[in-house]
Amino acid sequence: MLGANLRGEARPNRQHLPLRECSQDPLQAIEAIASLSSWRRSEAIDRRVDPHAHLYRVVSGAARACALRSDGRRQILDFLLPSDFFGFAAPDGHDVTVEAMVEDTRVARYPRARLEMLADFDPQLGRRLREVAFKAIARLQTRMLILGRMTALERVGCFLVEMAERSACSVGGAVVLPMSRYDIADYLGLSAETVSRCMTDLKHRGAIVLRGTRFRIVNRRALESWHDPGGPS
Amino acid sequence: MLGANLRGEARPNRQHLPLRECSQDPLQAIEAIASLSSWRRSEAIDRRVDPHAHLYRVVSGAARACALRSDGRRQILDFLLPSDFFGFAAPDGHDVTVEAMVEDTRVARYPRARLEMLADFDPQLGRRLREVAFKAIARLQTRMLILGRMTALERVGCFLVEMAERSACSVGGAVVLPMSRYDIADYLGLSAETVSRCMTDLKHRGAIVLRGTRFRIVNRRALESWHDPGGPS
DNA sequence: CGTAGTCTTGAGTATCCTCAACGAGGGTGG
DNA sequence: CCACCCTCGTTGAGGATACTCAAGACTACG
Repeated sequence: MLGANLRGEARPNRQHLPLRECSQDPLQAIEAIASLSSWRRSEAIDRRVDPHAHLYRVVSGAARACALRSDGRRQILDFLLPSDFFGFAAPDGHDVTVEAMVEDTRVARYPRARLEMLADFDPQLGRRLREVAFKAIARLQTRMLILGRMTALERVGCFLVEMAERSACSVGGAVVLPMSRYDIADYLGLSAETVSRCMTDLKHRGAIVLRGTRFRIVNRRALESWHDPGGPS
Repeated sequence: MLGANLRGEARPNRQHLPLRECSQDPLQAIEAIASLSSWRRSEAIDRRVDPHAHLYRVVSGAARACALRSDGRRQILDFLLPSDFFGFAAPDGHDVTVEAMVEDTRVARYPRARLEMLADFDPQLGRRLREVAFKAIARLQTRMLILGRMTALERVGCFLVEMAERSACSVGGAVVLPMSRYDIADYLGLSAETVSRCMTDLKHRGAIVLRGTRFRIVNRRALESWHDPGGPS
């Protein structure tokens, strides 16, 4: 299970292009079999998400995909924002729980079997589903670079850049983080205290402006290569 | 880009089931458009793999998918063994290089465009390609758990279990590691020295037998939960 | 038999974690 | 309206894990 961000892909405006159906995104065909549901903050969406039964998509709000271990350690596999898909697959031998992070998070549920049937008759839809999965793979690989070979400061910097890009509110640039420091910590493989320290550190360096749950990127180069003020070599 | 292991999936034996084509794995249809190539140890396969041009599959030998950074840090995204696919996607903003790890590693190359065309006319093939991608996602998520929230000893233990399962030589159980300690280190997000220390540690604990590049798992429970000799709680 | 690359082991250190205390909101109830 | 509680965020001190640097041992190969 894992999110695939679709923001930024060309999606024709339905109102202005009603004439030719083939110009629409084939993915819209799946809305016919969608069932919508709404969830409260901290609520588990469909308990343990079964990757064989449904594919999911966030409509509004935000969610986190968590893998919990018996000793209490938690890894957040992905943060899910509006238009992100999830429920493709689950790591072998581990349950994944998806929890809403904000009140009234709305989620669309697509039955797997019917989805595959639709794809059987619409090759374009089949292609789009593969594209979504491939994008998910690319994102996961980026995460692997972060978790494997980055310092705490770099991880937090990358995270802020990622959130700024995924949050559509590009104008002006004040981004709201819908998740707690603990969530960020479990996303980046750090402790919450370290996340907090890195945030204030980046603030003191003049890379970001931070006030509570809101932040704004001031100096993006300082975020991505903190150790070299002159920029990446 | 990333490997998806297909071992363990039901694949009918062609020699004994020649009658009904529908009983064969639809994936075999792609062999018609495959081009084979052979690579020497440490050679880069197709230089920088372009995920738009081809999909790849390891036929024999072994390879590593590396993401290199300008400051020298390296992350191995995946080890690729026979029957593994790779080249689905590449992490945003990073080049991925796939290098053969053993002499005469043979790789099949499938042109993307023709692959998608085949899938357009064979929905079963389209499904199978999605399945392969989903399996890749599941594997990547497992890796994320390892990189994010495991100690060095746990990482090495998980790695050995993974390699033992992926290497088909199940009988007796002596498994050959085709990669160096440095490769393992960059796969697990550790230093080569730490990998070495954990290996000898596991040997001293009686979890494995280790001689050079060969190892055998003696006590699997000790590998997966090293801190509790009585087994997982 | 020598060389080059890999593997192992040791010593010292840096990064990050743990434990702990304190402060800032936000909701609830008196 | 204010006190209270609870969660979350920040900051500090100390400690553990894993890294770096360095040297020596083993293996493969010429």
